[in-house]
Amino acid sequence: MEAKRPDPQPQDAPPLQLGDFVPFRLNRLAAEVSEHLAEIYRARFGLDIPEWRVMATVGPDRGCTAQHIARSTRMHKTRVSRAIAHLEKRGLMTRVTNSADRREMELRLTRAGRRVYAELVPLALERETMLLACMTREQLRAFTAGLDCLETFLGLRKDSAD
Amino acid sequence: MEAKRPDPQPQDAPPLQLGDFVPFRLNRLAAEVSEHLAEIYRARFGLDIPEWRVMATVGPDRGCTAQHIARSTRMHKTRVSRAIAHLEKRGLMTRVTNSADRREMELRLTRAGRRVYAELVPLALERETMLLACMTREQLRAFTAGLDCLETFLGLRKDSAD
DNA sequence: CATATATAGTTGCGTTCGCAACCGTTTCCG
DNA sequence: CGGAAACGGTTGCGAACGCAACTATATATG
Repeated sequence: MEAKRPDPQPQDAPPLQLGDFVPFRLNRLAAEVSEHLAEIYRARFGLDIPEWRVMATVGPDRGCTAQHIARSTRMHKTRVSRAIAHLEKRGLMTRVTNSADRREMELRLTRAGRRVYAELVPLALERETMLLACMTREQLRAFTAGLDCLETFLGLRKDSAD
Repeated sequence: MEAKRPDPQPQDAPPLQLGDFVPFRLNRLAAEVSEHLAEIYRARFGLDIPEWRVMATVGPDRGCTAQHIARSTRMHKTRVSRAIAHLEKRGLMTRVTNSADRREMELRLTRAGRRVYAELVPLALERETMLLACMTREQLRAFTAGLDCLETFLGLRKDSAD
C-alpha cells in the first residue's frame, strides 16, 4: 500500500518525497529492469542494449531502415548507427542500399543474427514473465493499461504502427 | 486496449514485438518523462538530473550523506560525488565533515539551494500531475499499485526507509 | 596494541553518448 | 531545368558515465 502524499503543499516547506515521485520511480524501475536484462544480453551474446534493440526491432523476417529503428525505439540516430555498424562488423546484420532511394539502407539479420535472435527472444520473454509474475493477472492488466495511457498521452505509440 | 501477444511462441519464429515488451516500454516511457523534466531543471536552474536528484533527496531541512543519496536513488556513487561537488561549487550545498565519523560528510542545502528547491519542487509536482492526469483516479491507483509491486519485488523500496 | 577488513568519498581512465556538422541523395518549387 | 530545402546516415568532439584504484577513517580480531 502506498502512503498518501499530503497533496496541498504550503509553498514554503514542499513535501517532495523522491520515492513517491512517479517520474523518478519510473526511471529507477526502468534502470533496474534494464540492468538485469542487459546482463543476459552481454554475458551470453556480447550485445549491449542498443544492439539488442536494433536486432529486436529488425526482427527475423522483414528488413527495415535505421530511421525506422530510431523512431520506434526513440534512440538517438547516432546510437542506432553505431549499433548497426558494430552488428555488421560482427556478422549479425547486413546493410544494403535501397535502390529505390539510395539514401536508405535495408537492414536484415544474417543467418547468424537470426540464430542469436531466436535464442535471445525466449530468454527475454521469460525474464519479462518472471518480473510480471509478482502481480496478479488483473493487476497486470491494469498496470499495462496505465502504460498504454501514458504512452498514448506522450505520443509514444504512434510510431509503432508505421 | 492492448492487443494480446500470441503467447506460446514456436521457438522458430518468435513473435517479439518490442513495443509490447514491458522492460522496453518502461525504458522508453521513463526516458521520455525524464527528458521533459530535465528540460525544466536545465533551462530554469541549470541543473542536470543527478544534481536535481541530490537536491531533492537532501531536501530543505535534514542533512544526509552522499552514501544515503546513492542508495536511495540507486545512482552510482561517483555520479553522486560529482553532482555534489558541482552543487557545492555553485553555492547550493554545503558539505561538512561529520565529527562523529570523519569519513562522512553531512550535506545540507544553503539558503540559495533552498530557494531553488522551493521553486523547483512545485514545478516538478505540477508536471507529474499533468502527466498523470491522462488517467482516471482509479486507473492511477491501480498503476501505482503495480509500481509498488514491481519495486518491492526488485527490492527498490527497502532503502527509502533507511 | 597491531593488523586486517570495511566503509565514505574522490579521482584517473577508457567507454559511451548526444550534439552539431557533415556527405550524399531525393524532393520541392520557382 | 536548377537551386534550395529536406532527409537518411555517418563522424568529430566534448561531456557524462561507470569501473577500478586510491585516500582516509572506522571497526573488528587475535
